[in-house]
Amino acid sequence: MKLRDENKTDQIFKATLKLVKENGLSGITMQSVAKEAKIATGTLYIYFKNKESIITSLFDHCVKNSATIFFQHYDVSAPFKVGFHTIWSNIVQHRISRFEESIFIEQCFHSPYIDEETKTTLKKMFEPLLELLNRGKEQHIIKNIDSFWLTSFMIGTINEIAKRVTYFNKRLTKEVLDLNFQMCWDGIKA
Amino acid sequence: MKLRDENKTDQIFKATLKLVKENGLSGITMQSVAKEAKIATGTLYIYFKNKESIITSLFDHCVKNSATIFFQHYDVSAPFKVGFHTIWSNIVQHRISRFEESIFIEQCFHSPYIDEETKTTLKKMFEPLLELLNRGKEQHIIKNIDSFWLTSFMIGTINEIAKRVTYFNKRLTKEVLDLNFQMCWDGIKA
Amino acid sequence: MKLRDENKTDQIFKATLKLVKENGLSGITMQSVAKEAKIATGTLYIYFKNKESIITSLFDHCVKNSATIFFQHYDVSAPFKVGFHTIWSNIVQHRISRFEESIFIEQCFHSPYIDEETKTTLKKMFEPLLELLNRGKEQHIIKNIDSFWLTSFMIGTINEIAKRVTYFNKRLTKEVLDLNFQMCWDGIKA
Amino acid sequence: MKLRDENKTDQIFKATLKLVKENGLSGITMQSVAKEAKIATGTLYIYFKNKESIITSLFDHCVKNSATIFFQHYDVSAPFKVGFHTIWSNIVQHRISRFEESIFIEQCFHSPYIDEETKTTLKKMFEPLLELLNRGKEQHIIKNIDSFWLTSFMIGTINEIAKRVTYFNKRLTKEVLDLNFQMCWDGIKA
DNA sequence: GATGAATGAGCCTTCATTCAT
DNA sequence: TATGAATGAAGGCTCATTCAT
Repeated sequence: MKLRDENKTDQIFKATLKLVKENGLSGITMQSVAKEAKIATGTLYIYFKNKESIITSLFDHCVKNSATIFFQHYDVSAPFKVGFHTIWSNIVQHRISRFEESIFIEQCFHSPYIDEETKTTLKKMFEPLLELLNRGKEQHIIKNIDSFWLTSFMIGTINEIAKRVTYFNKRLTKEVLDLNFQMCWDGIKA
Repeated sequence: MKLRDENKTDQIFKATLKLVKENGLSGITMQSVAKEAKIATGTLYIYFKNKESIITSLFDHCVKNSATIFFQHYDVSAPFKVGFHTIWSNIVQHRISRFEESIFIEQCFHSPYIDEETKTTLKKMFEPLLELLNRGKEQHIIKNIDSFWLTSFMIGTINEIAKRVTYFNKRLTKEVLDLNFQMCWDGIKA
Repeated sequence: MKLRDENKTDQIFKATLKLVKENGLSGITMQSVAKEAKIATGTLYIYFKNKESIITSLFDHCVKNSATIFFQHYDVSAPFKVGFHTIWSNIVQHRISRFEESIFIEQCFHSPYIDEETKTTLKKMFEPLLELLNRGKEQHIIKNIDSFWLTSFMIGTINEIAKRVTYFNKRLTKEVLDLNFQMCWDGIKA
Repeated sequence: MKLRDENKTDQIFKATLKLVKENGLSGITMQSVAKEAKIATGTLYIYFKNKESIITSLFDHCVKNSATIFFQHYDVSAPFKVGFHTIWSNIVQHRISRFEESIFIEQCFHSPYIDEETKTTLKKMFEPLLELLNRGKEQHIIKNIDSFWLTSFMIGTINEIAKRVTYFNKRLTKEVLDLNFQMCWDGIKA
């Protein structure tokens, strides 16, 4: 008996991300996903119930994935600025190296595929960052602003960096990284 | 004989924006656009050659529109910070009040509808801002960083503000606005 | 504006009946129905919501149709045997001239298309016959048997006549008709 | 090495009959047959060449089966009425106890699976009955009508009895049986 | 110009059949 | 032999576009 090839799921995810990047969510067809993943269309339905399922599963996969990357090497006991820099770098690296995932998630947000519930659970994955920011405020290192706006500021700058690096083919040298971190840091510091 | 009703173009644009916000680019069909615009499907083809034409025309319309709004009330001869604040406020206001347009443009970027050429012409509309930033740098008011990254920083924060105001139904009080401008300003100032 | 062509429904019904006769319910595809009805597949969906709708609508159409035919020229005040003969003849004629409909209804019975409710409402259309049979029993003209079995007997013989006439290409002469009616009559008469 | 398990053919036949009863010929898929028969889809192709083969084999199986049942306990030398009653009872019992087979055969008749040739060979299995009827006519016990219509009459009533017993969940008591036989007998007797 | 019925290519999905294990 | 994953042709249905009114 031929066993279910578990890394087919990955092929399908990769194919989907690539196609969404190139043509948007509207551009993906089961046919094109299958072709890109080098399998038959029917095979897609062995691994996923339907098109929606591919998209929502991939969405979940991306979200879970990023959550772990965002906080890798992050040491809660390290000084505020060190911790903040770690997370900031992680997110920047993630957004750029997995830019396709960001596009995919963004496109999903305004699609019928992702429901309200899923959207709100997304917020939870930033909790460690929120705790860090609270510490920074207590220690009067950063501005005493609602963390909602602090994270908005931080994420906004990062997203745009990722976009520009990708769209304009910029190399993200250490210098550029430092520059951008500096602006972000100056923006939030007390 | 009734003249080509210029009002209808607007209805079509509005319908398209609404539908893209609700269902993404993938979600719009000529039928749904017609229904939302309260006209017949055939009528769409009197005003636009085809579906692609609706999307690219709307894209152009949005871009041109924002270009004028971004720099309204902007006085080239005013002090740097005043000018910067004017533009910053304009963009924030625009992004929020016409959030649907932002979503639309974002979705278009990763669709087969917008070609590379169109994307690059987008950059041109920020030229007055670039000139202002150059002045700021000359006057040592802001950091001496490539304007590419300065605008990235500025636009990134604004985009995220708009998203959050919309998605989380936040009211944008003067206080919140000031807060956010302060962060942006601290980030870029020398 | 092109108006909805109301006799397209009929074309679709006719095409469906023909195809079900030739290939069974399993054999009909939307493509084949459209082709037989000489319209495009998409057009089917203007007149019917989906395949199921074609089938259930046709089912209803057939049932309603037969109900009127079964009792045409039937005079409630006529003598029992005359009335019974009228109805018997009507049903025979109907089953033969519209044999396709009979096949269709029979096939529907064992398909996922027709629900239990629909099946039971079918019984109602025989009520005038039931009343006639009651009169016959009261007048001691026919056997005093539950009408359920009397109608079973009557309908059973008729169905088989129709099948045989059709499958074996028999001509239904007056003689053959009389012969068959005689057997039916002898079977139920007291 | 395990031998070709003849039992599996039966499982497949049973599964097919059940599914045809529930969903019609259109409703059966190789997947559903395999599942119902509790085997793998691939296994179906060890026992049968393809889907058509399952259906035609089952058709043959049903026909052969009924042929033997129809004439069991039938004594050619018994008086006419006794012989006729035996056959009549056998067919009734068969039609009811194996109602699924009747549905299956009926559905096959209007499907692409059964060819004209197969249909006509069906007639042959009634030959002993035809001989009996000839005897009945010679002995002036029954009407001198073409046996084609005599069998039509007999089979028609039986089929309808079977349908009604099944669809309306009627219990077939000795009384009901006698009643129905009486009608049939009165119908054909001279 | 305006309408919406009509069209048919193309999408999602199913399913008969094959094949590797 | 038995399994069920894999295949891809074909079915139901949608939708961009055309056309008759």
